[in-house]
Amino acid sequence: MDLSIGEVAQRSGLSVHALRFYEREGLFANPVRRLSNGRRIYHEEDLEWLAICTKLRSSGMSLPVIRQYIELARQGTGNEPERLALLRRHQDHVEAQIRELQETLDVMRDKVRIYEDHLARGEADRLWNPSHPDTKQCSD
Amino acid sequence: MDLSIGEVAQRSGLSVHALRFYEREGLFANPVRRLSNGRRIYHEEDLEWLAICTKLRSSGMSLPVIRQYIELARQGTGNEPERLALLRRHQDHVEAQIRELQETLDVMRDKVRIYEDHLARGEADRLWNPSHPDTKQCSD
DNA sequence: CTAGGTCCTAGAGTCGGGTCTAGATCAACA
DNA sequence: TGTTGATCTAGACCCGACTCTAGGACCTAG
Repeated sequence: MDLSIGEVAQRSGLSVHALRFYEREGLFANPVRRLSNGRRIYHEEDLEWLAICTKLRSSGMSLPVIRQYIELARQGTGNEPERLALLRRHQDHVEAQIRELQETLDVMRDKVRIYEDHLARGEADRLWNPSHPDTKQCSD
Repeated sequence: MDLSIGEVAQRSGLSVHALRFYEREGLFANPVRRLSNGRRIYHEEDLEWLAICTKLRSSGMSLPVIRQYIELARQGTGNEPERLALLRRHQDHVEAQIRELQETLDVMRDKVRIYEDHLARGEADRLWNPSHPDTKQCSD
């Protein structure tokens, strides 16, 4: 049931380097144990945590904030309201990102549609061109 | 109708430094003109482009790709299919980001709900704690 | 016994996207 | 007239998050 750093790298999608780096940065929920020869050993639960951790990262939680979260968890009982607040803040943040991306997407769809229309009608040459100030940017 | 770099900075939300940097990087749709004394002058359409540009950036389009896009537009007629392809690729990318964030959000909502429940019941001390291997990580 | 593969540490390097500094110019106001 | 404030350039610096290197240890297979 013990996993080497290489196996964890493969299964988590993180590089061996990144795993060591995360450890230095205090991003592991439980301290990484070692074999007598100094090699790291991991377990399934480390993979579970890394999966969560990766989600937090890719949704924009910085390494310091992740560290703060696991430090709270490590301290044990008593700080649950802080952990909850931290999670809620990130949740808000993720929701805001989604709204912003959705907005961008609307703009993009408009642009794509305009291009498609004009190309379909062979009017491509009437699209916006920076060197023709009379064309409108809204169809660039 | 002419705008100084300071005004553009204020209205676009970008710093004057960033505006000069973007110019060096070739990210302006039309080349930035100068007053006889060397100062840059901008116009409303630059602000419009910057608004789009900022959306592209914040949705993850890299500066090189933005440059590629405006270079295509600058070349004028003939490459509309490429521009369209570039936009579509980014659109796909944005859609993927939204899906991923949505997934993260689902996980976060679960976690938040679990914390709320447990706190409400005063069972906070039974939540996952890395030093108690018998607690489950799914409620960390 | 040795060659290959995995692992270790400390620390340097990279990359994207800015941000800041130094030293100069210029316009407007008191 | 002289100070303030905005601007200019070239280039140095910063930050986050890795990524890689050098130099060494250890294990297993041939």
